[in-house]
Amino acid sequence: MRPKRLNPKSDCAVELTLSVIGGVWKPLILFNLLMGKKRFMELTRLIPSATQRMLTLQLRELEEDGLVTRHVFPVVPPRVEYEVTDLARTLAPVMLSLRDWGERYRLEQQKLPPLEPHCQA
Amino acid sequence: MRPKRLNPKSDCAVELTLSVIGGVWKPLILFNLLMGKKRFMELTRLIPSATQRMLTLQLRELEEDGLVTRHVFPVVPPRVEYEVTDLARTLAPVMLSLRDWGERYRLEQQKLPPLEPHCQA
DNA sequence: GGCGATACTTACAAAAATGGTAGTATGAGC
DNA sequence: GCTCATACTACCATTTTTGTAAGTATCGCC
Repeated sequence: MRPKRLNPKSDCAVELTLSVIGGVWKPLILFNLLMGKKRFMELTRLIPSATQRMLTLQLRELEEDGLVTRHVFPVVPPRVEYEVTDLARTLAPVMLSLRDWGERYRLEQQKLPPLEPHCQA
Repeated sequence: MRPKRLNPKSDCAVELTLSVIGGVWKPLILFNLLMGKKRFMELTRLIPSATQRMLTLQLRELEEDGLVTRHVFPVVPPRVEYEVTDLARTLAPVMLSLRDWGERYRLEQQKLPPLEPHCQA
């Protein structure tokens, strides 16, 4: 079942967006998938802090929300590829704006040096 | 104590931003405060879905993160005013980008008409 | 023919977030 | 002198989220 953390039916568009990309894992997953399609095991290696369980749960939700597609190859051992949709690609500017503000915040509040311009798992 | 949902020390600037504005209440609080300073009771009336407890907790965190200031007037009954900081004002473009994507998503996925351009509690 | 690899699922448990209720201090108004 | 209003805090219960561990099916490889 869907998490209740953010109400996806909220009248507030900001909340709606956060209900889709909010949380710890979804931004990381989306970032990695925006770099190119990935298999499940690749994602677990790229985002080692996420358990398999969390990855599957989050991927299911991203799929439900129309942000990633899941290609199953009927082979053994199983092979599944995840890819971002066109809709998810429109998230790029949102991610950039979130990232830019985060960088600025880091500088202003924590007096820390900037990091690489991309997200790391 | 701070929620553990998003790690504010993440290397990822996107996560850092979400650790600051993520969640159900913070965007709503920030939106309302961006419209002008508010007293505590005003906020409870503007955001009726939030309990007093949640409001205080979230306001404390926003204060810790340097996004709102708290002015206490030593009178009885107590009077406390909350106001956004300059830093929080730099969040406006982020909020806009989140809002715009949310609107687009609503249209594309849910085939619903757009709402007013501002967030509603 | 036992082992590892993949992409999961399920069951149980711990942790985190939220809700609900009650209490506090005090001045102002009736 | 009783009540109301404000801006909280404290406490406990419930819900939600996350983690841990184990299990599944099948093929290829040694």
